[in-house]
Amino acid sequence: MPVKILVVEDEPAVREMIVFVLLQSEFEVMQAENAEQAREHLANSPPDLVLMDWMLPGTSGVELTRELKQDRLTMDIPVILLTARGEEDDKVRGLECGAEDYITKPFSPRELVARIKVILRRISPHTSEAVVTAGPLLLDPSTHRVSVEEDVVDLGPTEFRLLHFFLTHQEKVYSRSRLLDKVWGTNVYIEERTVDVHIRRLRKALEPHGADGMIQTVRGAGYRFSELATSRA
Amino acid sequence: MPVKILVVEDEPAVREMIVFVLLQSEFEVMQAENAEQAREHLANSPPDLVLMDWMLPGTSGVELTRELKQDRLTMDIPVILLTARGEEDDKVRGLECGAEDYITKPFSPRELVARIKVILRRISPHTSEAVVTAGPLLLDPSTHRVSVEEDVVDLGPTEFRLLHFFLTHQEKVYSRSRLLDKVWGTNVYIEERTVDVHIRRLRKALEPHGADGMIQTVRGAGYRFSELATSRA
DNA sequence: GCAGGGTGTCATCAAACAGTAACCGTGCTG
DNA sequence: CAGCACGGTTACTGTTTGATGACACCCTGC
Repeated sequence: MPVKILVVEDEPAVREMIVFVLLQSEFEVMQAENAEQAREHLANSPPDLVLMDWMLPGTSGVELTRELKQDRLTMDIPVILLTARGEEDDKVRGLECGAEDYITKPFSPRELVARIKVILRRISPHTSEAVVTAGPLLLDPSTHRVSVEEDVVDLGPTEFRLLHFFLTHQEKVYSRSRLLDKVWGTNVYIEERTVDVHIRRLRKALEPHGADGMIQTVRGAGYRFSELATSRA
Repeated sequence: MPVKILVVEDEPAVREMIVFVLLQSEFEVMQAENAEQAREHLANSPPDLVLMDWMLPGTSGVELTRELKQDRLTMDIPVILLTARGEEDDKVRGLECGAEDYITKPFSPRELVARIKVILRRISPHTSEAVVTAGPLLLDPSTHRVSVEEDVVDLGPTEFRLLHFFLTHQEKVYSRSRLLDKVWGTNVYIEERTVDVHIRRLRKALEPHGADGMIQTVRGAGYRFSELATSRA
């Protein structure tokens, strides 16, 4: 699922730079150059996060942020304030009005994206923190660890996400396509065969713990994760 | 089910290259060199996806895209915009007008096909997910599993589809040719005797669970699936 | 900037599967 | 009772699909 970000910034050059950076990082972007337009976007299709300039013609960014934080519908949308000044008490005032974070211009694209990701991670239960299990298998997102009865299983990031997906979607069959969508993310252009390879790697990693076999091949359909051992073994 | 793609591109060389690539990938292709022709195709035989050049003589690709997205009949057809320029705000404008994706020329055949597949994958409807049953028999499309009172029945893809068809069309008699149409798909020319073989395989798979016999032979007519046990057993 | 792990792709190998044909059995019909 | 029509059964073969190992690239962290 693509993350939607609303950029509220009146200076076209700055706005476009930001938009460029965000698109580069695969975010979906909406733009507004004043509070008016911002409200419209917020009403029509609420974003996952708002990048808000401190100074805006008319209603200022700080005011708008406060406004958002008072509305039940928008209060949960994180806001990052952008400001040209670097004074500390601005920061305090910024965060006081309810913004989640505060970035001083000029900032590097890296920093911007990094902060956005931190916020999103903190807010969204995207990678839900709940421990998930299946039989002897245990996956803990918060510690990013997988184990089978005390034995730690070593997985790469992709295998981890794949297994996490399977654990949270047991029994159901998923085609390679669907898995690419769900585990790799939409808008990723990858060969379907690559899924095979990662399934292979995951099975290999689980094998020494006797937990492979939970990942089942459904010929002509895709893969399925099941706590039940296969009958066809 | 062949996927139909409409290519709207005025430059013949580019268009032909694209068409070639698409045909290579087993797509069905329609061509238009301007908005006029494109509208015609869209009206006569709506494609599954449109590849649209950004710049077109007369009505531009962006305009045409916007037009499509406003028409109830065509709004669900995904559009991929092609452009020679690599400017990012083009991308934004492109996506803003409702296009599903945006590719900058020059692009590799791989990328083109990959993106098309991603889009199609996102759109494509899921096959019916409803669980169907008959007596002790249970078939779940989402898990792609068949069971008879907790016993898992192991079926190949074709037997699975055959059984699924029978379960959703119980009691009625279907001739071999009808079954070929319904289960194998139209426009497939296969010996009718092949149906016999698959009926056999299906019965064999159901036999150990005592569920064969639900598939009944109607001499001179075809086969029928019935929950009632045969009297001739 | 270099090393190493992690990923995506490819070529090859193996297994499952589907379609065909040939043969067998049964019951109907002349 | 012989012949025929129809379906059942099985063995064979080519095709399709998945598994696997190897490789090249790209980050990342040092």
